[in-house]
Amino acid sequence: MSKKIIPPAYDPSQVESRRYQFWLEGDYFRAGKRADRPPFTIVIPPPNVTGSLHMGHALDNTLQDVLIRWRRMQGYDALWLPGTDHAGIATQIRVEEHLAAEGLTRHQLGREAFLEKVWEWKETYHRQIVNQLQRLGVSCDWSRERFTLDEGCSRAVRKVFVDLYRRGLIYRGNYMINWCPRCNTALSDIEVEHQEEAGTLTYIRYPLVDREGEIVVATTRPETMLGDTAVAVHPDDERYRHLVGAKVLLPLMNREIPIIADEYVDPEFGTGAVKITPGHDPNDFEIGRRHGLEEIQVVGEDGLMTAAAGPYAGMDRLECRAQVVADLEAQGLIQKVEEHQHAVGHCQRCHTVVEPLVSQQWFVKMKPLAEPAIKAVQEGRTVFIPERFTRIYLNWMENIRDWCISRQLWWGHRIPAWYCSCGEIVVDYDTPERCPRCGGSELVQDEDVLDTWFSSALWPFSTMGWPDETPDLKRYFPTSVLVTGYDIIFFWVARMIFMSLAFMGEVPFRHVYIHGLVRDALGRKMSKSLGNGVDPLEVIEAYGADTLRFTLVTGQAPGNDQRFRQENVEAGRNFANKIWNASRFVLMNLPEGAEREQLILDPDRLPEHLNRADRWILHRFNETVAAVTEQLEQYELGEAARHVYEFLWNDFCDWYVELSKAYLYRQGEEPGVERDRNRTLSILLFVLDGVMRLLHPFMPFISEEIWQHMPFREAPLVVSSWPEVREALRFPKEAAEMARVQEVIRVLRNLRSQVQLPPGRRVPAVVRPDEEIRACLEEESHQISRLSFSEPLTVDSRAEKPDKALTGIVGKDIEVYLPLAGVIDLEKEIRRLEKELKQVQQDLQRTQKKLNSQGFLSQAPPEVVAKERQRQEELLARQDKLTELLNGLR
RNA sequence: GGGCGAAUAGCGCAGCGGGAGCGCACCUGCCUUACAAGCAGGGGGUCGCAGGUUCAAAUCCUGCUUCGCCCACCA
Repeated sequence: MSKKIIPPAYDPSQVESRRYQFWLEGDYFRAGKRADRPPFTIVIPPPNVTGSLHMGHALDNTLQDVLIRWRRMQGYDALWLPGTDHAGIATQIRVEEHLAAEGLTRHQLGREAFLEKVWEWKETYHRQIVNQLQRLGVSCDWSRERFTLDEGCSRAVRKVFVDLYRRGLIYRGNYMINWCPRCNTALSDIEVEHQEEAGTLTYIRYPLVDREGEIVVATTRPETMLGDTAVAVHPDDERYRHLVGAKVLLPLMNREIPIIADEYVDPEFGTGAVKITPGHDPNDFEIGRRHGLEEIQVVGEDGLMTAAAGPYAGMDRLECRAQVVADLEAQGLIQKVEEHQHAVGHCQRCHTVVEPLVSQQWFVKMKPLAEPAIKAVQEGRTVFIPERFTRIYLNWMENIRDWCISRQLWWGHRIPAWYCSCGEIVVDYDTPERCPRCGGSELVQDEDVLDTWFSSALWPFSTMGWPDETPDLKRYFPTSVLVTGYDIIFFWVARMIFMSLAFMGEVPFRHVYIHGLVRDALGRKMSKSLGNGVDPLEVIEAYGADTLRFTLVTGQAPGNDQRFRQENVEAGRNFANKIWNASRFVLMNLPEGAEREQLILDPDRLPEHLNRADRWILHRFNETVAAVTEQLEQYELGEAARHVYEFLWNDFCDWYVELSKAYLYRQGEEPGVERDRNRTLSILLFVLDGVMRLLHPFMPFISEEIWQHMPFREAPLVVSSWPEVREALRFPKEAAEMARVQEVIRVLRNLRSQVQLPPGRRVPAVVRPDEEIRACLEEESHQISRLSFSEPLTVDSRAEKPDKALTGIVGKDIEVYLPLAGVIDLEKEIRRLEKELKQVQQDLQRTQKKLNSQGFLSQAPPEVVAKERQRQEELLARQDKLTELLNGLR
């Protein structure tokens, strides 16, 4: 391969689709091929088929792909099970909006025709989502793909519903629920978003019946007074005790309602008397049930006032509020109106203000399900990462309330309950033929569907074939890790845990890896209304999927939000290009034909003639393997990626590749040149090979592409092995020595730049090392010379300092001189050395203070004390040298 | 009302008990035959404030300030 074939700028568009096709054709993502290996399983958080994927999905799926590719390379039987979610309300809203554009409603179409439309929608977006995921490079096992509304998942849903019903954990009844008048459906508690809003507290006079006086109540929602059926006071409240049992005349409605006593009332708030509207307030509802009060529904499901609101019937909720206040005012029944901050519930999907009302719905009884789910996490059977989310989960579970699961929608799992005219309710897996009580065949199925999260809750096992006892279920359940955002811990994570425990007797996953949100460059949430969303596909088209992945992973710390910034993407792009060019360098220098075989390096049988730089890079590589593997195990994916980045760019490119040129480009006049060349190439290849493996989970396309150009590869990179830490690659002595060589080079470069010598200009230099390090520097003198453009370079322990020279000190035992009689500004040189001396003396002071402290000497670990002593020694040496130099100059 | 997170270089972030790091931006010099999407060098930080624990604190504890988030049935 020559330079002509591989262009110097990496072009992902030439690589990515071809490489993904290659993986698919090789069937490398399919799990189950290695029955002898332990399984490692991830089940995808199924994206909603409402639309296209956003940056949060890109992050979520990148993280999963990193983990699954890494484990696959480690030899696990890795299964990443993909799928999508029907997303009940969200999808139905989108399709209804779509219909509205054509002037149609779902009711005009009818249930069946509407559902056909939604299925078409689903097909379209499903295709789009799969395409987007594949563009991102995800290594899902597509042969196992599922959908929450497919046949198998539906069977699981019915099974769970019926079994919970039979265990008494699902019930139907009239209770206070959250109603969205816009979506026309009941919602669960967590689908209601509370927002603090500036409202008012209106004080209304309720005249007493049969006696003089009044009782004043305060409310944030005056319109609900039309449905009041009592006024409540605290039983111990002296002000009102004598009124308990009396009646007031409800203004506007002229209905007599009782004054009752209930512990719930806070005497400190407002007037200490509360109007009770059991039909439209959760607390009032409870009080009403305790006292047997009538529940009057004055706000209808459409958000308009009902007939029960008398003269206000048909008015909008908010209009009615204003009218009621005006009418009360006219009658002199408003005592005052205060400003008041309070939380108002909004529909999660459409942000309409939610109306609490009493309605007949299906519920899951939560306490018995929550208990084992609490215990499982407390016992660490499922572990949250980061750990702090454990408390958030537990706190929610411990205070959980029953879950309203019926939705007045069409898109979803129809509730498996049938009603007979005789009043019997049949709950069963399959459509019943006849009523078991009266034998009638006129059974009508419940019109409603289930909360979309009900099916999501079963996802880890429904996707594996449950309720059948499939081989997949046996092998891959429970899964290894769930990767998801903190925003759906309650909606999804918690529910999977209790459903799995209830039906599988086991937690659904060992680890939950929680990540944060991807925000815009200014830290705002990406949203459609703000129009600040960045489309992952656009980034992929402009920069490549590897770049996007790398940007997202390195920007990420567990559980924390990140900002998505253009500059970071460019940094990722630059890195991809760097990788590409480093690889080009190595591959361009390879010999053709049989000679290549000689370049294979067996890490367990290293050649004896490796030089210092070779051993150093092997040592650094080995350290990097250890660090990256460790970080991945800790779910520190960002740190792991950064380690690969640093090793590849700083150690490999900036140093080893540069050092290697001494052997690659040398002319063949000396003996041993060929041997040097081949040894260097074998190391370059070995490290490149290893670093592509480390890189692959993060940047799968470019690494696989380069891999395919490597002369001897075991298999496609996607299914090759993860590098192991090897004792044979440890060379601490050479690594430390090499660090000294690098320091010398840096100091020389630094001195040159002080006087603005162009980097390529060759000038003489002298290195004067102490005896212990002399041999090393002599051996590396040709490299020091090359990399610092010092010519000639003298390494001599007894060298005299030239008269006029720039001087540098490396550690405690090396001095370097740049004799530059013509360019030296003596004053400047003195100032520079004085500044350095000052710094050394400051450091020395601190070190000596520590070493003079009895506490430090006796309490600190010996190695820390030793290190401090060493530091002191070095600083003292440097101080002496600097003083001496300065004296010479002055 | 409870809880959580963040506060570190101009900007974005990592580090979370033993001498402050990364990327971008900035300054200087370089087209040195892998890469100018690059190379070499450099400047820049009392690690939000105040206490405490410790021989030793950016790192642990307490309080406070500012920003953000989550939960909550005081009308």
